[in-house]
Amino acid sequence: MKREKLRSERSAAPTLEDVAREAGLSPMTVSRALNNPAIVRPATVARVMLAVEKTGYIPNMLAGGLASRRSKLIAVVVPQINNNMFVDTIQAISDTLAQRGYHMLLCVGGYGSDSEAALVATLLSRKPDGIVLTGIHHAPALKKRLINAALPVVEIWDLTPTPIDMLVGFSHEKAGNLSARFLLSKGHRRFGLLWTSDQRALLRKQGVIDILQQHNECRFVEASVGLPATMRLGREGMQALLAGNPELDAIICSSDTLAQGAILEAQSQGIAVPQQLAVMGFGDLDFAACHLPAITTVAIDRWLLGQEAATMLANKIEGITISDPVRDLGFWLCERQSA
Amino acid sequence: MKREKLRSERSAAPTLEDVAREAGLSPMTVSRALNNPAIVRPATVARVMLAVEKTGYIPNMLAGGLASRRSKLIAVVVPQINNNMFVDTIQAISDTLAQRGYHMLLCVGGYGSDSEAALVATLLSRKPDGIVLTGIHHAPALKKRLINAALPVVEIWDLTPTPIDMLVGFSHEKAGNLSARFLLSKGHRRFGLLWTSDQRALLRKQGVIDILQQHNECRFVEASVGLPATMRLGREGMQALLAGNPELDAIICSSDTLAQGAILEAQSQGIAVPQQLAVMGFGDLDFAACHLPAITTVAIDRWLLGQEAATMLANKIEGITISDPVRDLGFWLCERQSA
DNA sequence: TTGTAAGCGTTATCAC
DNA sequence: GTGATAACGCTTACAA
Repeated sequence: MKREKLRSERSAAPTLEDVAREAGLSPMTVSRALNNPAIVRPATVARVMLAVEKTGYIPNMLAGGLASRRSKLIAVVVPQINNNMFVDTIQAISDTLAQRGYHMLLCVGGYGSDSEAALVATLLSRKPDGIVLTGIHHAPALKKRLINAALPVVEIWDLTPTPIDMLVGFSHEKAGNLSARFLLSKGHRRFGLLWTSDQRALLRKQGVIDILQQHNECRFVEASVGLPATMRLGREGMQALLAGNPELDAIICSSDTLAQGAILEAQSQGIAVPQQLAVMGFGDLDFAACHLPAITTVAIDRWLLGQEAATMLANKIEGITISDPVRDLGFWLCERQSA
Repeated sequence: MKREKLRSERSAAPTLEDVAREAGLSPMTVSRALNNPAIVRPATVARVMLAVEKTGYIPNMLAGGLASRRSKLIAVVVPQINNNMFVDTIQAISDTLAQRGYHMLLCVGGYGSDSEAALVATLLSRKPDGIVLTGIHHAPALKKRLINAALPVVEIWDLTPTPIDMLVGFSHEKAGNLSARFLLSKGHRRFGLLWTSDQRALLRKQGVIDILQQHNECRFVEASVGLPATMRLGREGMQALLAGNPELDAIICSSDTLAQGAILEAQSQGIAVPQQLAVMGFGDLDFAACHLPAITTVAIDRWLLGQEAATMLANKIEGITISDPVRDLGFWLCERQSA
């Protein structure tokens, strides 16, 4: 009686109880029919569906999540989204998650690990069923909190034998090694490194430098640009590199975006790529293959990365055994025209 | 007694009650100290903070949202995110929302309005405090549902005098008009339209065509490419256009990405841009200004769009008066080198 | 197969 | 300024 009064007073989002009344069943049966129809008599399910239709019922997952301790929510933390590198991965996560009945809470956290910790704390208050973190460097307090909460975690875009929980990524150092070896094998010896300063990019740079330093006749200079890496920054950085170092014969960039800018800057200065100067990128972004000259780069499967991350998470949440909690997706060289 | 047993049995996410016990206060006082410290004695607030620290308490917003009917959650529906056009807007929304204490539930819905309706239905079950929808064309059932739920809605990236609730965007037709007028004023008469097929792009195309058809001496041909628009598609589409139509003197593209592809294809065929062929894009994506030649395009403030959308939504939710529920952000021509 | 009772962790509301 | 009580809308656990 009292409840019915309340219901009509509010503008009425119908509840399970309304549906139950409409169907002449108990709320619990309606709940079952909706969440686990297999254990309800088909005729009853049909009656429920009819009542749902009639009332325009939409479940309240705040209530459902509170009661069941399963929110069907996955938190995703990335440093940036206006960065072609991450976007495909995010979309893959979103797609895969949607297929499995989860929603994605997306947080753009920047590159600071302090801010990340604060951010994740607010995210945890949503009681997500799992969380995706970019990179493997996180504030110790954050790690502890996650482990404490026994929350399924996937770290992405990086590699370590000791993830918080699960991981899917690749070795940035080795990707850097590959780029350096490739250019060395092509006979280049005077390198310019055009680089942004995010953690993973710096790992790749280290990978490059490690190889270059093994060659005595080999020299390199660096130019660093800010975040996010844009084509403009690529041009500017290239300008800086070329200004003081006319002897350069190869440029390695931390991303294809920078490489594109570098190539354009070279062209605008009348320097032929790759004849006079080789330029190499990273990421195999969609424009790399059809640029002029096509950009030689190192590719990774960004989409698969997101798909795997989401799948691992959903599996773990649902108690499906995960064959290997650390997935190394690797990378491969795309030799094209620019180097 | 019974409760305390339960608490220790589980792996213990501490609750308000645990904090209250620690602080020697009632849960209600702790809740107040956390959500509205102004009405609690400062000394009490301090005690609460200490207890929060000690217990490692993280609020449960599922419970909070259920009780208060405010989820502090905003649902955002976009057709794509691996599309440079939307990404800045999404990041702006995310940033602005975060500053105001909201989280973003991001859903990638594709371009179908049926799937959008289904998707929004699942989103509504999260009881978001507001929702951002891309475009103004939505399934009637969806519109009804939203109006029924009395949910604050912002439609973005489009313009109409009759939004569901609020809107921030610009007129695609008029943007199309502008492009066409500009190229006509430059003396071009033989146009190629290189276009994707999403709704908003088609509006811009119509805007172009409307102007072109007012000129008797003016002719145009079209090439359409799929979604998402990539540089590769730009090159392919351009190839198709050039193949059958050597007389073209200007190409208008539905986006800068396509324009970039078009320019490259022209260059690779030895056609000088803009001397032999003018190419114009749309969006003023970050590479447009520093491309070679720099791409002439129509710019809109994608970041502001997101910021405004988020701000309007947060204001409406918090009862702050909104001066104008329909914000036309306009657009402007960026005359550069390619046309 | 269906129903009943008791929470889930918070906040609104009304006392004190 | 602080506390007790009753929701919020759903699901778990158990009974029928």
